[in-house]
Amino acid sequence: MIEKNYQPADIEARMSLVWEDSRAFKAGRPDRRDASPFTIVIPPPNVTGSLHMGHALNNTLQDILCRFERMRGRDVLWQPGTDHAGIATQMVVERQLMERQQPSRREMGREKFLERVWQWKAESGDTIINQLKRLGASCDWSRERFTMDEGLSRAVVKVFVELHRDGLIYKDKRLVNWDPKLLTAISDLEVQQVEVKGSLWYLRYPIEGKTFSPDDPASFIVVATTRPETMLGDTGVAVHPDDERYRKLVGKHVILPLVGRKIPIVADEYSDPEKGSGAVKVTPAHDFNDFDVGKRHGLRQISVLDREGRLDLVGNEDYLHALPEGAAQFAEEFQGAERFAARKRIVERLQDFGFVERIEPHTHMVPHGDRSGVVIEPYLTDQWYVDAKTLARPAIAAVRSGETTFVPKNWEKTYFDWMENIQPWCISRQLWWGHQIPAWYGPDGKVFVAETEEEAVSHALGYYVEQEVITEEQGREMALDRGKREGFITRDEDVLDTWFSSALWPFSTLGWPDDTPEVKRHYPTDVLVTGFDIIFFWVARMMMMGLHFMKEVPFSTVYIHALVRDEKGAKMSKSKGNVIDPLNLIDEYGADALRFTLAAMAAQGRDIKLATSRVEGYRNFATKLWNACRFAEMNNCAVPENFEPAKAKETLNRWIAHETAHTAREVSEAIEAYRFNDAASAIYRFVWNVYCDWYVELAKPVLLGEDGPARAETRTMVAWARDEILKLLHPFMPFITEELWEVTAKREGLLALASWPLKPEPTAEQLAMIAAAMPNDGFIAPVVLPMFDHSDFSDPAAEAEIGWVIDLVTAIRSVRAEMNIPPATLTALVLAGAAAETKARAPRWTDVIKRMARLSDISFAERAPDGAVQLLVRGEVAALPLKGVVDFAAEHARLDKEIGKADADIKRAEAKLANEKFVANAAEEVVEEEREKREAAMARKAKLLEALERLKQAG
RNA sequence: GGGCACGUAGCUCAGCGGGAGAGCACUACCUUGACAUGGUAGGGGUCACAGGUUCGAUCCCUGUCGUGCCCA
Repeated sequence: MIEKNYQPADIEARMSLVWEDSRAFKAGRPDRRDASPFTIVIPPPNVTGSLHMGHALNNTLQDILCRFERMRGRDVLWQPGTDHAGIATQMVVERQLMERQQPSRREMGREKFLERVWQWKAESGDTIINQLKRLGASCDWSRERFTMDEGLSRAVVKVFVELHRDGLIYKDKRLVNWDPKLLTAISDLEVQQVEVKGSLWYLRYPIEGKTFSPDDPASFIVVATTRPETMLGDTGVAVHPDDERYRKLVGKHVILPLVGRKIPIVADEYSDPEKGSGAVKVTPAHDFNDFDVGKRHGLRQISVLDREGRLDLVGNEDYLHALPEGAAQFAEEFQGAERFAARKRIVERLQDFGFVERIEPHTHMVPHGDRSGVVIEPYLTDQWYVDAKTLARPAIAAVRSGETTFVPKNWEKTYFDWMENIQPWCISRQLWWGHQIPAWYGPDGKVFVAETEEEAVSHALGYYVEQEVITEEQGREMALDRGKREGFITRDEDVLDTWFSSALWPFSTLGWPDDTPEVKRHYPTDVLVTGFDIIFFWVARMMMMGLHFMKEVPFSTVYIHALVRDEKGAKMSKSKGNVIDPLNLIDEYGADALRFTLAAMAAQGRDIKLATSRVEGYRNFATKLWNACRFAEMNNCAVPENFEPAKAKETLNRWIAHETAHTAREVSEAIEAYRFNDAASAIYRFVWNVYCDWYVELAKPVLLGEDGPARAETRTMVAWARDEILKLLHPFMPFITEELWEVTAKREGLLALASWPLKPEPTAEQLAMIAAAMPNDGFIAPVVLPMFDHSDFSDPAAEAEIGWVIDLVTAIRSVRAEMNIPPATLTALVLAGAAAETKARAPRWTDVIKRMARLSDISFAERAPDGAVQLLVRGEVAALPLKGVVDFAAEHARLDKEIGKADADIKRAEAKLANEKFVANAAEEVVEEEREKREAAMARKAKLLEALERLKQAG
């Protein structure tokens, strides 16, 4: 029995359990051993995160693909899991410690802190998984993985060691994006450029050998800068080589104000004569461009800030090198000043001495950390880098050759642009939560990289024994006793960028580096579904790592879906706090409604601005389906065993079979092409506007009428079409369809595992295989054919007949509404001058037409009765004898309007046909079509004129 | 500054070389035996603007204006 009301919450809770208990989504089911695999790896959400709209969309689309392919008989593996999200998770836990006024991370130490994070993960790690289950995600939950699992960690270490061995990972001292709040390096991608209204300071740098005076322009050179506080680390001034103004100064020196350092004026094309004063100060240790300029001219790199962005001058040998008397005192004074406070104080001090020429308002882009939100400091440190340029080469080639394709295709350009200009990837993070880098250092700083500590230590000790730093005896002792080697060999403290482990996801989750059956069967995966915002972070890196370690692309298709934005069109993000909670929508309208909405709005290449009214509308759609199924149940509709819809005899039933097959094809093709919105609208239209609005209504007289073969067949077909609907809708609305599947009939299994209405067309490869297996006589073995179901129940005759009924009913309803005839008033219908076909058809549909068009009677006549309202239905006159009921003038006007329309159609067609160029150039079908249109319009006009004439005679 | 999108009905969006579509909202009518979370009918758009290609342009090309995003 179907409950009277559709209550999504109940159904969804129940069906989740049904699926879980039956292990419906488990990959590698024995009965599908011979099926072709279909694999998707989930973009792993942050382990401690919670479901947001982006997840909801992303996972809905993946689930549609998985459920679709599962129903098509494939062995589906949707590999789930979560990401440890280094910085994000560490921040959450640290914030928690602070809120609870517990000891800070540094106070408790690394080991205790990590315990604490694991504890937090244990507490909240299930949240996102449970939310994905609420959404209906049909992942193989038994295979859930976590990026810091033992197995995945092993993969990370192996990858690091091998890339290091191959020279593709190396340590380098260069400028990195340093986050002075989180105290870690971050990659270029984690930096966001933010437009900031700041100032441009014009500073006077005195020229060596001249007496500085603010009034004597010859005594100084003006440099323009947005960061005056870094002037303490200046080691040069650059001017453009072609800049006439400064040509004579190149090669001379300036004396750095406040500091007294003597620094050269160099010619470098980096300096833009149009910008500022045309001369720039060069601070190689605090600016990426200056770093390069400095390298070109052999300038020193002087870091004047510490890790937290405070001035660090006292005892700073680089800074103090070769400075005159008094430098130490200045250093004392400014020591420890926070960078923005320092800026203010230094500018003031410069002003005191007349070194500031002017200050202009200036808007420019300033790098910010995407997590911390603070201004990033270019900082000179040792970090680990991946040689991305080398790894990118095959990854670019694979997309060029089409081994991997992006859908929509235009994202390939974005991918290429980035990959072709890729920079070394900084992978070390000064954090604790993550995969600790497998590198150990000796007392001289020499690095030993190995998969295990034992291996690294034994290498190191061997080396130092050989170098005679320690004796063999000492080496043996240190090897055996950790305490003995403490302080001699130390492990790198840093962890890896979270995206380093994510990059391995498509194979690490399958068991690599072990040689598992899953790796063999499911790599490469079929499709990756993700948002464009992580093409660089993730997709590109999976391509690089996948190709390097597996020698094959990780996925053949990358489907890039829209971003769900907030009402202003801004990207939703946790840090901005503008997230709409999909769980609220699920609570209110149900997961099925939310899923359908997202699918229906997932048009390629367009972002989604979610409107609640749409979700409500699709909830109503679910209710509609619910009630249609109740109707079928109330009429005892059921499908007998071994029923073959193709053998249906009733026209109406042949028609619905035809329409169902047509829809099945539309839905299948749309999903195959990742056109989720087309698939959704095709099934929506079919359920509501075909099945409910017409089929069920047209079937009612038969269902409510006498018992007999027609009634039996119709009952069967109502149920059959319902079942087909449940299947076609299942990928979009899994809960309600599974529930209805279960309660509407005795079933052999779950809908999730039922077979899809249409079997897939044979692929080119399959056809080739078949051909290869065939003898050369051109025959296809009959045993092969049943694999493919080409039947579309095509029935043009049924389509024509039902089409006529629909047109007739619609025309009558329309004119009744126009003439304000109340529904309670039944009218008669006279089919005037009907052709034999119509005369044969009409009696078959008397009950239906009477019921739907509110008629008292249907009859035939040679001509329409006097004063009747005359309608044109498929070229014939249908007359409603309403003399006295309708206004003569109104009917006259209505006919005039119709004639006007026909005239316009005729004119348009004639104009085209009169155009010689059109007839000569347009496709033959188009011309023919135009002729048909003209004929049809002319016939229509003639009938209408006749009708008008009859009206006039009557009036 | 470079790149990628997008400007279609009041709103949210499909369509994309041969007569403008959906959902929501709106109007009128309807307690018809699955469903008022419903039914029936209807109003509403020089498809941003200007050129060009074409027999024909909402659709292709160019430019302008406007909006959004990405990268410097």
